[in-house]
Amino acid sequence: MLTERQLTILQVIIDDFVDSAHPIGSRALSKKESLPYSAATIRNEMADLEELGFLEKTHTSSGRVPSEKGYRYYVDHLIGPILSPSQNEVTIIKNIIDDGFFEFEQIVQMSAEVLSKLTSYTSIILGPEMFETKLKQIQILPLSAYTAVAILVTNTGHVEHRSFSIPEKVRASDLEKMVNIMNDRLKGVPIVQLQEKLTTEIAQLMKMYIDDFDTSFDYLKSVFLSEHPVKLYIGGKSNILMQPEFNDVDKIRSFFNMMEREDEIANLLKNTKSGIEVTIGNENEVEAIKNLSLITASYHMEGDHMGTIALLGPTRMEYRKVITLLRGLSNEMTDALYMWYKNDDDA
Amino acid sequence: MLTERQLTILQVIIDDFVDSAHPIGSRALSKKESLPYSAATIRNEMADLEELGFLEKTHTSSGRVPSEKGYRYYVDHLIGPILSPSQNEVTIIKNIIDDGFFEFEQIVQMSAEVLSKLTSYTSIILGPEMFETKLKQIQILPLSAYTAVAILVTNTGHVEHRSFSIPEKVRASDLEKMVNIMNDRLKGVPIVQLQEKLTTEIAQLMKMYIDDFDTSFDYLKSVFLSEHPVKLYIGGKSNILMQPEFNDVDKIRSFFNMMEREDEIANLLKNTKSGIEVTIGNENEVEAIKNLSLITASYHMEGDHMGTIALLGPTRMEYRKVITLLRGLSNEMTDALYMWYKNDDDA
DNA sequence: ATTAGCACTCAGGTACTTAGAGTGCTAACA
DNA sequence: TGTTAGCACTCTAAGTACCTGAGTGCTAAT
Repeated sequence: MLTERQLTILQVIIDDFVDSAHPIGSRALSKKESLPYSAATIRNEMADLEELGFLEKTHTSSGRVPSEKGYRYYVDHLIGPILSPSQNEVTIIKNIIDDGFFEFEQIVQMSAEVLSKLTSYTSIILGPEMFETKLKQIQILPLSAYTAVAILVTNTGHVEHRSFSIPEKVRASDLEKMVNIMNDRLKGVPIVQLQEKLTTEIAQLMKMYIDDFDTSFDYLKSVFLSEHPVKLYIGGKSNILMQPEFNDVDKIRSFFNMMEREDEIANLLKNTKSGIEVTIGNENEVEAIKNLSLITASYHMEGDHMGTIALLGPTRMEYRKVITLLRGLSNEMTDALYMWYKNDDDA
Repeated sequence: MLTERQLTILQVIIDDFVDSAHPIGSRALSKKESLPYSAATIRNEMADLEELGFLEKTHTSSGRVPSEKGYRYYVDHLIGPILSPSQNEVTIIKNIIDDGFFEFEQIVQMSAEVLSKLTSYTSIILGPEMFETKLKQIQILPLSAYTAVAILVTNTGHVEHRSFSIPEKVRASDLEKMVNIMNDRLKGVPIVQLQEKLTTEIAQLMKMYIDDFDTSFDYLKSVFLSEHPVKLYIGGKSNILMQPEFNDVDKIRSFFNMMEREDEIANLLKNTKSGIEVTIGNENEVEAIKNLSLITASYHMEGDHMGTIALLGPTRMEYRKVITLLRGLSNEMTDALYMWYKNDDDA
């Protein structure tokens, strides 16, 4: 369908436009070595490519600009098999991760930062979700007569904590008993099953030991089972201001408004399949980013999907570089997770 | 020095400009009820006020705009004694704080958010610092053969944690011993003194019990004493985009660049005296905010300075409202801290 | 002391012009 | 038949000129 020459032209146009952000004309193209044809010839080809929907004009006599279909074709066919993880960047990534002290949250945060710095787009990292993480320990530590802090540790070294004031009705001693029972019975249980196990099996058991069971138990539940919202790490919201497409105050405003609706973004990333996904412009379902592109990659733990890393930028995006980078990072993260947490047999 | 009428004029100009962001002319002023004079009269007064440095023109034939000196005078003398904490807002603030579950971090985060929403400026909250917080418990929890998580809890319910991999050289049993000793000896010790006590007294003691002391100890130190950076919570970086002074892409860029240098901002807030401070435009020492105003208020715990809350906005700022709000919030926070943590006698 | 009147200034909008980049189409060429 | 040169045409971006309205400063009259 597309001739060899048309492919080359499309490729060159995209590469050039991604770099310069300026529409490109036939004359300029004819000067490139890879296109030893006259401007007129190229004009004809460009007209065809436009008719086929791969190119667009910004106005009747402007140069051409890739259309979303063009980018799509580029990503699917022209991007080449050259997806070896890049040089210098790998070192940077490795440095973040092999820090000796690993704190997954920190790593994620830093990765988001770095990812954005390397690309000048906005990076978004979701997770890690707690699907497969297991309870390691629960602890309640009294702080004063009426306050205490509850601490929950998972096998991945994740620590949730929550301070609360103890209502009059609830006896500290009862709480303590409960915690003991929970530690006894719930160690090694996947976090996602906590709620279920707690309300069924364990509740039975506890009733036997504890006086004013109902009050205390309700309270305990609210302390430990308040949703653990999946965390979203956003890096370089403002790096994207470097992009020339954000040369308009209104665009900036609406971008930042969008970024503030974190739940929406989280949903966006939740529904990704494993592997790398590229969504270009209007392919996105969310209205607010229909003029942007989103590249997502997931990272795993022993086969289970743990979270998603993504980059959000203008449709005029360095797809190749971004895909390379995301792939590299998600692999590193998957490896790191495996390394750290593989021996989680004992609970 | 300033006549009654001049004061009125200055006040009206500032109030109007703060509201509209447009330079104001003599004709418009003469229409206000509080100024039953002709435009010409007012023109003369304005000329005088300009000569005295309280007003400025944006160009030769424009209306007047308050100068920084004008704002300063307004804040110092014209703002009135009417600083009763405002109505509806107090409820909002109280709702955040009296949540039953208190997590100081969360509260601070939410306060920052709300503060910004109520004002459309950017809010910055520093702290709480750990000056007066005391160690409650230290714990090391092994996760796998070679990894563990260290958890440190303060009397304010603050939880620091850190995952790390255990080097070959260090024996798990030694670490455990050390932790025991530390818990024994360091409970109730102010966090800031931890490092000192640890390296002197406690180190002596440990040497007696532990074989390969030096390695283990160095390691431990690096786990527990890595700086606990003072945390900075920023709310509504993008709310400020509503302000008409940010109608220029470059201004937005430089604002966001500035906001990314968190350490600089933290320093800015650290050096505040207690009480409320207003710094207008060039009064600020930091170059990047010389065209903005910063209002800071500190909150306390039993007399000790714990942290600072601040609002950053254009010099054309609703000083009265902001001061009211900050005062209200800082009081609430101080009260809350007192309520929660007053009985911290036992450690 | 206050005000009316007037000449003057300037930002911001509208209209017009021009230069340059680019296109589409036709006709000539290999 | 595919390629190219040439030309008329289009449209943006930048520059220039002009006008209006809001505002000032100053002077003279009240």
